[in-house]
Order: sequence, then structure tokens, then C-alpha cells
Amino acid sequence: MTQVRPMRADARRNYERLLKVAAEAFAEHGEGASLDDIAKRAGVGSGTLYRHFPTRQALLEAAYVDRVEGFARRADELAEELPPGEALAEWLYELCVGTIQVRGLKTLLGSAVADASDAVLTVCGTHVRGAATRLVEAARAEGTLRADVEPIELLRLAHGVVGAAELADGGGESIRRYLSLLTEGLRA
Amino acid sequence: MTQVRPMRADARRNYERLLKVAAEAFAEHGEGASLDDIAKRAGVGSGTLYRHFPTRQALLEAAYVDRVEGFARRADELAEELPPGEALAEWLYELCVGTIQVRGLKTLLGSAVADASDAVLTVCGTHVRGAATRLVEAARAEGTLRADVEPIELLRLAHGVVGAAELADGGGESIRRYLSLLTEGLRA
DNA sequence: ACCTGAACACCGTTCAAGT
DNA sequence: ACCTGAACACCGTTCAAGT
Repeated sequence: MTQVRPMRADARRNYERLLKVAAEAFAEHGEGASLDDIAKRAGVGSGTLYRHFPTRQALLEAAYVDRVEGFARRADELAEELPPGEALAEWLYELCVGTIQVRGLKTLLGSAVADASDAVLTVCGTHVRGAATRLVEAARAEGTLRADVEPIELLRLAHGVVGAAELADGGGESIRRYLSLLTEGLRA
Repeated sequence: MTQVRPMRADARRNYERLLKVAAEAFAEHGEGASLDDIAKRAGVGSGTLYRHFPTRQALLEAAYVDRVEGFARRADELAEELPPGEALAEWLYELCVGTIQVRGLKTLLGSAVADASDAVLTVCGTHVRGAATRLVEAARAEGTLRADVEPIELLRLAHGVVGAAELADGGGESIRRYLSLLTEGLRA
């Protein structure tokens, strides 16, 4: 799971600088940010970047894992403050807003809830799925959420809501609107 | 609107070959298909591609405008065959399935329903928005659709459903499931 | 009027050489 | 053990030269 041998001092320094610069670059340019640029701005050779993070996905995940953990913690906060149904609704709203505001996070959360029959479940996937499951179970027990809706379905639909909101202005009001339509349904 | 002067014979031939090859390439590799490759496969210089289609978006739209018109015609067929509510539901289903099956179409339809305060409305946008409006008005009049839902909102949500279904297996069953959740709502 | 394709800029990825 | 940066492959875009 974790490093057996500690990193050499220079390696550790490079690793951390890369993470910091990568988070900024992804936030600024989205998930397609230039890797070469990230390496340059971190003051390391491009090979060093690839040594630490073999794929773009690996770097993206490492750069944003803190934020995703933040969402998971926030779920438990909300569960203590609000009735289950409201806690779930508010959490989904905050998750969508965060996803749309921090560029690069959308792809990461998308792959975290993608059908991963082949790939191993990512760290981010574990966090976000766990949080959703806790909120969903409470809301189901309370009787405010359809019993047949799975946590993963809710996360995928939330990802879809973000996509829909992006086609509008991408602001919080669009997200509220589309989440509300999803919750209430489209029937007259 | 249309060409005033007809194209020179060789220009017209190149134009048509580019469209044909582009449709194949986008279907195969998605919207990111190599433009250089398209030019080569069509047997023209890369400059010729840019002359006819200044942006990737322009080529994408030209290559798929037929299909989008097909969706618009299909809306009117369904409106004749089924009650308004069912016609709308079936059309959205077919639209989503088509969007997911033909790679490259998703981006095109996305930008067709994007908030276009700055850009001019595209041809595809006009078609698809018109079709949705006709179906929505009928369903509203029938009383099976919430009166406050705009056609453009429905199209954006459908785009979101496609995104959600892609995170699952991307098959027709996922689309049916997510469209159903959207229609019925999430409440117990 | 239209086409060609070389030229340029940019990016991802690998790997030989270095410490 | 780790780093560097040149080298290679690939792609988008422009534009001078050609018909």
C-alpha cells in the first residue's frame, strides 16, 4: 500500500513540488494541462515527472486526492447537521459545484465512478463511493429516497448534472435547477 | 446563407471527399480524430481541409448535419404515431442512444445546446431545438410534462444522461434507466 | 480560385548519460 | 537510486509557391 523505503530527500522534494504545480496547472488549464509545462514549472526534467506519475490520470489523482477526501469528510459533517434527505441533497449540490469550479476534478471524479470491472478501484473512487453510500443508506431508512437507487447511480447522475450545467452558464443556480428537476422528476 | 457562386469542380470533389472521410474518422476515433489524417485519407493537402473547414467544429458539424436532421424528422414521425408524452420520451431515448453510439456526435450536440450568447446559433442547434420545442409543447398541452421545463433544459439534461450512461456500460439499458430516474424523480 | 506540402510550434514519451 | 534533457514521433496550423 504505502512506501516501504522512504524516498530520497531530493526525490521527495521533487514529488511534492510536482504535486503543487500540477494542482495549479490542472485548475488553470483543465485536465489537458501540458505535462511538459508542469515539469518545467516544478523545475524538474520531464523524465522525473513520468517516474513519479506514469500516467496523466495518476498525477491528476495525486494532485486532487485531498480535495476528494474533503468531500468525503463533508458528507459526515452534513449527516450530523441535517436530516438524511437534506444532507444528501446538500452534499450532491456541493459536490457538483466543486466539480465545476475546480477544473480537472470532473474527469477525476468521472473515472472514480466509472464502470471499473477491469481497473482497480482508485483511492478517490473509494472515498466518494463510501461517502455516497452512507448518505444514501440514511436517506433510504428515513424513507425520502427511492429504495431502488444505488449510490453509484446517484454519483453518475450528479456527474451528468454537472455536464448539463456546464452547457448552461455553469453557475450554482443551473446546478440547483437541474438537481431539483432530477429530484422532483419531469412529470406534471 | 448559401453559396452564391458554385464551387469549382475540383473544389466540390475535395469538399465531398473530406466530408465522407471525416464522418468515418470521427465515428472511429471520436471528436479528437487527427485532422491531418483526414486530409491524407481524403487525398488532399492539409491546407485544403482548413480552407473548407476553418475549425474542427465546422468540419464536425458539416459531417453530421444529416444525422441531426434525421433526429429532427424522427421527432415529427413519433409525434404522429404516439401520444405526446410517449413521443417525447421515445425521442429522447433515441437521441441519447444515437449520441452515445456515434462517436463525435456528443460534442456536436453539446455545443448545439450550449449557452450561445456570443456565438451564432448553429444549423444543428436550430434543428434539434426546434424538434424538442414541438414535442415539449405537445406534451405540456397534454398535461404529462411539467409546465416549467424548457426544451433547452431537456436537451441539456439528456446530454447529462448520456454522460452518466457512459460512466456505466454506455448501453441502451443504462440510458433507459437514467432517463427513467430523471422522469420519475428520486423521491420515495 | 484553389491546391499542395514544407515549415513551424507544441506536446507526450522514452532513454542514454550523468550524479 | 534518481535526475536530466536530448531525441523521436505526432499533431495542428500557416503560408509561399504552384496550377
